[in-house]
Amino acid sequence: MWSLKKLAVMSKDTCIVWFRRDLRLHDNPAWNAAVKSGCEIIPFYTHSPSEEGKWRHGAASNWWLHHALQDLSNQLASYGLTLTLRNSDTAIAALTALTKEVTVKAIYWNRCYEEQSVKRDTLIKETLSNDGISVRSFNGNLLFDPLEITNKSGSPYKVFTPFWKSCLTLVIPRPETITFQQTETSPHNCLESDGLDSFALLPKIPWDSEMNAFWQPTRSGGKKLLKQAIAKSSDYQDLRDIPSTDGTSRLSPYLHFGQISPAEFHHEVLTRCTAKDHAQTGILRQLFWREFSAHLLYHFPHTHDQPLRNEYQNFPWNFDTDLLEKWQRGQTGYPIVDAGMRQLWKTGWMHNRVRMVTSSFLVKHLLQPWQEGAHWFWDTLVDADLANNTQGWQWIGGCGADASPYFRVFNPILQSKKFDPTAAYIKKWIPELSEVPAKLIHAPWEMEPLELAAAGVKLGTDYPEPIIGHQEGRKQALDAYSKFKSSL
DNA sequence: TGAAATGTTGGGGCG
DNA sequence: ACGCCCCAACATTTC
Repeated sequence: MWSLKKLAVMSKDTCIVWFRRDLRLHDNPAWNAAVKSGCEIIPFYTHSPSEEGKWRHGAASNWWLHHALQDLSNQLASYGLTLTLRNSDTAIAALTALTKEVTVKAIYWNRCYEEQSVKRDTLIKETLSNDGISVRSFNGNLLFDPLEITNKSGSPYKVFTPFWKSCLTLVIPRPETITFQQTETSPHNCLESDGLDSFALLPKIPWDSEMNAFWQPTRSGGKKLLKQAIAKSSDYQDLRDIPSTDGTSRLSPYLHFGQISPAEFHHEVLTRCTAKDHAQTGILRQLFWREFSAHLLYHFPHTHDQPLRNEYQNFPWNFDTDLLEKWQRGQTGYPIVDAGMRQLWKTGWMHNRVRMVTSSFLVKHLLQPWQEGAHWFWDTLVDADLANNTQGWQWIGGCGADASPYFRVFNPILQSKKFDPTAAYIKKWIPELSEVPAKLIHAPWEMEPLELAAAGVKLGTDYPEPIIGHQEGRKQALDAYSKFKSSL
């Protein structure tokens, strides 16, 4: 047997496909190029969390990553391939070790665009190239490379609409999927691989039961949601802001980990949506927001924790761990805010509309730095994505590109009445208010004692009093803003 | 991808 | 029939 394998090794070159955030075999440019090269393929993944610094994946993302890797490994197995997994302090250590074990002709990967990844990959490219290995990287994670989209003066767009229009003048890539079968004698079977469990991505205490019920973190789960999104696309504009419905696609984690590619998403929506109206541009608009965020972070890499608008460096936040913690735990006394924060905690996800309401509440009413909110979302979201997270929080903080001015303060009561009129969302996540009539639930502190009693709620015991009044919070935020503005 | 305050208008009730 | 007031509905501006 050994001689047979050796013969195979000798008769064919070997290449590595380094999987990172492109955990799919469909529309994967790096994978396609490797297949086309005719080499034997070593599918490879290295787990190097310490290299990710302060933006290493949180527990919820890790939970997703575990299942995505398991699923990718299963898909590869059906092609006769084994996903080689390695724990390593750094990716470069893992890759140089691997290329010492096996004679490798080439390595393929899809680019990540965060500053840290770019730096890491540049170094790896240099090192491996010097070892005589052909290094080829591809764009599989965005529709366009960030350098492709510039305004007339050659600089990056800072406003969404012109950015989007500019994208639409270009050819949007079509997905390409290549099926493949590797011979059983390929060398990858001999490689040492750490078990997926050794990555320790799953929670030690089993808090993930709701996650398991809510998500199918696999390629087929993503495909199912994509199909559903297309089927319900004509209702998208009506339902996308109603958090009690399944009006959004919920594809963000699949896009983050690359189980669904943006090109596939785009192509499927464009070719399969029967209604050729605003419904499809509505969904695709979100995909271009993702694109816009990634491009912004690429061009302004410091914005992951510093405001894009420099003058906001000195904004007078009122950092207070007690307030922050109450927000994190869903104990603010504002049902719509608390429902969102609890949904996030239980499912690793929050509806987009509620993300805006909760984050506005933290930044405006509570005057907490947006970076604190960004960190909490990062730690708890399964779709945590540095670019999207950064862009979202800077937008709400009024300090980012295309940002809502600081004085746009969401009214959590109005938002609640407008987007959760039946209170179905609130009641799902705040069971202690389940008997409260929908009309009253948006501001329980305004309820009469008799109404509270009838609903079996004792305010301050069963459900908290509001940690700040709306008018008070709004005024505080606007005062801070005007004071800050006059100090510039 | 606000909200609240302020301004304008027009229809209907009513003296 | 007329003018006056009220106020809802909408538009504009201000924060």
